[in-house]
Amino acid sequence: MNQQQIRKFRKRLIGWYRENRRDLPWRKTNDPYCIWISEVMLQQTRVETVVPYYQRFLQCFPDLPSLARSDLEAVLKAWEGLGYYARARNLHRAAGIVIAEHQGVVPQDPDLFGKLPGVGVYIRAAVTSIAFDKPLPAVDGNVKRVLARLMKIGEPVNRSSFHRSFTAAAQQLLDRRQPGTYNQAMMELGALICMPGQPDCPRCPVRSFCSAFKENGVDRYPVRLRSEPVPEYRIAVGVVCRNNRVLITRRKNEGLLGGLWEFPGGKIGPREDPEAACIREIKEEVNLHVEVMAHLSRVKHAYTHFKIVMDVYRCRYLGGRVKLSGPVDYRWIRLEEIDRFAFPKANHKFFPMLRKVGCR
DNA sequence: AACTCGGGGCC
DNA sequence: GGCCCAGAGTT
Repeated sequence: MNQQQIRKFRKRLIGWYRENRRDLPWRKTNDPYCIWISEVMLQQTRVETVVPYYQRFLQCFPDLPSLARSDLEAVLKAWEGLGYYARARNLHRAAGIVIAEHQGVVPQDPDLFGKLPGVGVYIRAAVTSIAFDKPLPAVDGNVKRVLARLMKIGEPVNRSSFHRSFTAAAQQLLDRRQPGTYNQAMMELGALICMPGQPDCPRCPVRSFCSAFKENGVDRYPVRLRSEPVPEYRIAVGVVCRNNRVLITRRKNEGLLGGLWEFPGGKIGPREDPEAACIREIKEEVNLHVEVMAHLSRVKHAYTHFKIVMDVYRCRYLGGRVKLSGPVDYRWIRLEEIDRFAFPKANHKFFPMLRKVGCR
């Protein structure tokens, strides 16, 4: 595309966007804090999933100072079920930094904003373009797919090493006079028209500019490398009952499900009996001696890089004093209190059965 | 440059 | 059961 075509392209795209954009909650505000929250939640997560979380989160933490003041526990509870919990931890940390080092005001300078934890290349571009009209191209999964078709870019979209080809194309098309609107228009096009599976080319406002469409080859783009098959692990988990209370432990703040609460347990060895593994894991993690009373539930769950089959056992406390090895905290709680803590989805899957059976 | 990090909705 | 989503941090 030459410069004149690029100008027409932007005009078509933005005209279409003004008429067809979805009425999303974060499009009703100019508050950089709110836009920031939305972009972090939308990372690797669909719009429909985010909407209720976004609204609840802003009720709990209506502005940046309220987020900075709150406990990480409360933030994780608001984030519970959304996944990628480092996003919540980084957001909470970033809010503290904005208070301490930026007088409580979200920095407009992309270089400063981009230094905050959890703010990478994409979120820096998205937030500063939408909230502050900074001319940076926001290149997410949607935009890469649109660009791959538009310019017939044959490099795989799911390899970070090829990210540069897409940002170069995006830089060239960006409307520097209204970068926020342009960026959202590209993403909206990817979400509503230029979808992954069956793009709706007949309704596409920019199909006359699309190289892949012209050659009848939209289905050949984007190119994507196949991902490895994921391993499956067997997990044994114990609900330890004592005096009408159950034992929960908190994971360390780093790594998988960092900061969340869970029922103690762990991997079952290659030829290990699941009940024995349950008893062993509880001994190793919290130093308690327990016996298995009954099998409570079997849960299947998929993570990004592996999947698990988890057997859950009701256990009876026999002896010992809690000494943590792995977990960083623990509580003996009544089942009625369980909703106060943030748990991973895999734990939630057996909660209904646990409530039914109780803990005695 | 490769690996880690959730969950859900759709096919 | 696999795909893919408004990606970032770590190593």
